Amino acid sequence: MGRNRATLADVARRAGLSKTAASMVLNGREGTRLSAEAHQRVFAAAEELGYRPNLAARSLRTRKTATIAFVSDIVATTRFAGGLIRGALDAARERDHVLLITETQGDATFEQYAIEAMLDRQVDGVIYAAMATRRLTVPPAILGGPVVLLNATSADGLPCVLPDDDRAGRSVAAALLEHGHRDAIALIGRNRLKEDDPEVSLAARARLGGIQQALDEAGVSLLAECFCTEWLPEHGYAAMRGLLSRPSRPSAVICMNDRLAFGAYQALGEAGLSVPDDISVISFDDDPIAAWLRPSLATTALPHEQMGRRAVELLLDGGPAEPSLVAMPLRRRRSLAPPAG
Amino acid sequence: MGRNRATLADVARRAGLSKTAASMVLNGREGTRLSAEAHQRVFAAAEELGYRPNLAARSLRTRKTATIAFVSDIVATTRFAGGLIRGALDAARERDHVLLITETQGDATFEQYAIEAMLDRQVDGVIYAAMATRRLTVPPAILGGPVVLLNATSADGLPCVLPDDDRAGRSVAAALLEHGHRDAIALIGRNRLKEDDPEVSLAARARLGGIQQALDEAGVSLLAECFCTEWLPEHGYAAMRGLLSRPSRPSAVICMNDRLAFGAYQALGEAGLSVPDDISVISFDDDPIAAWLRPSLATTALPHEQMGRRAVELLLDGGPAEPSLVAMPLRRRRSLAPPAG
DNA sequence: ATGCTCTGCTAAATCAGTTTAGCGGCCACT
DNA sequence: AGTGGCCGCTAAACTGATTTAGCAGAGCAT
Repeated sequence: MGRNRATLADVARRAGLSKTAASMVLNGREGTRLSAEAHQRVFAAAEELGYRPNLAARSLRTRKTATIAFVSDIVATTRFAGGLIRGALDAARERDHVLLITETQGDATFEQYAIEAMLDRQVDGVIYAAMATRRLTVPPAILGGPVVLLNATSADGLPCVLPDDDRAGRSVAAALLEHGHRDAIALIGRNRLKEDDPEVSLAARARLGGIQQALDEAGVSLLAECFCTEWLPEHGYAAMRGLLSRPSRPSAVICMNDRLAFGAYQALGEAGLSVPDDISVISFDDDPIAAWLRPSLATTALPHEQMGRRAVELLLDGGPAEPSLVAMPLRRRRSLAPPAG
Repeated sequence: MGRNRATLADVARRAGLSKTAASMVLNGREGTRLSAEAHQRVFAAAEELGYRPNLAARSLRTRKTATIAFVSDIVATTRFAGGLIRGALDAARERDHVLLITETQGDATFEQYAIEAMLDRQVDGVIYAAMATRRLTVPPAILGGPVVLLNATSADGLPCVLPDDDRAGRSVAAALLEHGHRDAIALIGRNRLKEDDPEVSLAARARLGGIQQALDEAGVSLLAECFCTEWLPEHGYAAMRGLLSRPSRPSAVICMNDRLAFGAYQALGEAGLSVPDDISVISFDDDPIAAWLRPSLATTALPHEQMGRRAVELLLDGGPAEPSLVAMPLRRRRSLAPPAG
């Protein structure tokens, strides 16, 4: 890989100058007294030789590698990770940096390995990402340098990037209110564990809080709340069946994520009910599936790309110490309509 | 990041030996005549100081970085990428390597940038991955070192890893035949562009070929074939509606991927038909959605993890020159049943 | 003539490893 | 006695960059 590359010494020789001069010129150092002609010669030589600096050599001296570690529990390989990585990749490229990606799979041994591998390679900083928005404990080994938490917080008060789930909750509720739903709104996806343990989830509590606040302000209370052990389609399906077996049918349902909503759609389809004519549905995440459903599912998008981007910006450019909340845009789609009758 | 790390010189000093000796011992060099006691002292010193070699320094001399570039067109950030990256990550870790990930987004400028960034960092090899299984042209710049194509082939005869779509096609057809379907099998997802242009897709042609071969051998021919401009749910939906409007209804449908099948399910649901009682459905990819559908969708899994793993193995350990085909396991699920009547 | 500053540039040290060449001591053999 | 080889180890070169310290020459003032 990359044999026969021209070195700085080659450039200097061709320009008839010293390595020092060549280095100064190519790095655009101010305050040097090298002549305009020397600059010309160095640039020309570098150009002709197709010179590119050896970053290993440079970083040996400067202790900068222009490399960022992206360490995640498991996020890197799930569908949710794509946007995070893409955003981070874009922002990194704009700053001439590159991403070294590892995954711990929640395994302490792997985590240890991943972190050592990163430190051995002298990364300039670490982005520590979690699949589920949650609070976590950062391994002390990485605290020696800049760290940004992505989709996570910690007790250490480290800079972090989170989706604004609270506001998303409010906008989801507001969207239903706008359509005239008031007294027959049900909620699918309550979950004590997710709501109460920040190490499991921060999203559940924030979404719920946002929803309730918006409803309270409108003087509305929920018709029903379904608890789900997980937020998977089968649980949404079961919850919706439960709702439909009750005497009073909801006019609208909020699902805590799109997978629950998918399951809810399945139950509605089987029951011969129509979305949105019989029941409106709205949800969270904007999983690709939301746009594929018939009718397409209104939801609030997890702004993964933005979040990834923000994490890199925070890491390299610095920023305010408080948690960086990224807005979750509401995707208005066909699953919303005014209540029947 | 990583300040105050002990250096080899520190270890040597503490062991009362030279850097040379320390280096030899820690690298387990054979044929050195250092005493057992010297070994002990070096190991002890390294242990006590928590010594970890500076890889930048090492690679400056050895021109090995224990780093692999993972360059993809766009794969790294899609749901399909997860497995590829995870498999690669696992195999890399087992070999004490790490992955530098970049994405070209199909943009020549980005690709140029990505490749230079990799070469500047002296990666030991490049995995060049494509989102869609296809033939592509490898940028000459990376041909200076080891390259493995992942989910792609090229005209250069480079080592490559591909899913075995042909065999998957045969096993899909075989599964339907096993269930007794013969004269009423329809196919959704024919697409001339994908089938004829290897730079667009290799999968379409291979899957189709496998299906037809298996059917031919059984003396069966397709009841109908639906062409789709894309392989998205809406196209599967439209195709299935088309099929249902024909005089003779198929007893089984093969979809060229799970997203088409998802659309087909939607059309069947609306038509009040049941899977698998009225129509069996089988497909390709094993998208997560396949298991979430009701009834769960039989499909052949794209072995992403295996493929990613294989790519790293090929790159670091070498292997046969011919394309490395990875089996696509059949997932038997509830969408299959014998034809009605 | 001497000292001083400024200009334009370079030698050499440095980063932290690996690798080559070889040193001094001891033994055995001729 | 001379010398060749082995043993156990080390000095120094080397990788390719950055950075510090400083040199030679010109111009100017004293």
